[in-house]
Amino acid sequence: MEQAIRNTLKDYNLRSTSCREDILGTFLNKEVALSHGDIEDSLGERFDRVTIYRTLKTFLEKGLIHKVLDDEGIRYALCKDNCSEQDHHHDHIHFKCVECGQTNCLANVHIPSVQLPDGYQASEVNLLIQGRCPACT
Amino acid sequence: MEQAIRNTLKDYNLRSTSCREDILGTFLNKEVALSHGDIEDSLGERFDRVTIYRTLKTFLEKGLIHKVLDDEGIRYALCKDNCSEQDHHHDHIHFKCVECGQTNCLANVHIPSVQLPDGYQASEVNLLIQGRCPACT
DNA sequence: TTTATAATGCAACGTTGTTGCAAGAGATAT
DNA sequence: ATATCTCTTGCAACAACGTTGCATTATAAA
Ligand SMILES: [Mn+2]
Ligand SMILES: [Mn+2]
Ligand SMILES: [Zn+2]
Ligand SMILES: [Zn+2]
Repeated sequence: MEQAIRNTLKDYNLRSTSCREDILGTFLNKEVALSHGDIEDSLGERFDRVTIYRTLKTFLEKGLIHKVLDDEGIRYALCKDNCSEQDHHHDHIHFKCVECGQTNCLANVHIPSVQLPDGYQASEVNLLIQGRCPACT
Repeated sequence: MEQAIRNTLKDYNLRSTSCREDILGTFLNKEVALSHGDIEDSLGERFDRVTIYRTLKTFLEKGLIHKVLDDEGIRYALCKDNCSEQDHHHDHIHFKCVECGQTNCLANVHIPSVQLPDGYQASEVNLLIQGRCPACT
């Protein structure tokens, strides 16, 4: 596991540091979208706030994680389809449970294509559905 | 115009105050989604920051405006289909131009329905498409 | 082991958002 | 027009969130 994380970082051309290992590990453990604050809470005082910001930014740029839009701020989730710096591709929806507050990637639910009016060119699509998750119904 | 704004506020059971009139007027002028900061900039020093926050919150609750999710924060736009406190209903998409930065409601482009896995109950859907607007193509 | 380079912690700062409370303004009835 | 009730505002103080510059430390490769 530890080793798998290290390999992943290497695959993305990132040096292995304990902060990166722990943050990546956190994403792998909890399988929900996490905010900066969530990660900070989860890791305790072990790393500086700034380092967490920078790590998230780095992961984002390298294609290790992607943003998850939310009506109360931005969260992040692991990319599960081998994104890279050049090619971030996502066409799954995000579901936020209004009861338990968790936000997940529904990797199997694809975003339907949308017919835009003339002149609009789409490059990225984000779909958030809010409601109740199976555990809260 | 001034009078129309006053009437709208009355329709939504809101007292007419100059802050509310100005903010509502701002939404009517600029026809794009606005962030708290946009409004603050646009109104200058005339009102306290806190009052703007509270006004947006009130408008949101009463169904005068709705949130527009964005990858760099939350924006707000006028509800154009007579929403109320009880019934906020929106099924149009939002388009953000990566060139000029403007975010708009595309009222005529409806959000396609999505088939969720068993157990998920949807109550609200937000769809943001990013790309280039006609003016920036 | 040395070295080049990248990552981290810290300090300092700016922005964004929240709360309590006293003063002020809007609506309504008199 | 005035008094009264209630809602709204501004202010102050605070908390949360996010950014930058720089000296120190750690990683990876030679
Ligand atoms: Mn996702
Ligand atoms: Mn809209
Ligand atoms: Zn839930
Ligand atoms: Zn544009």
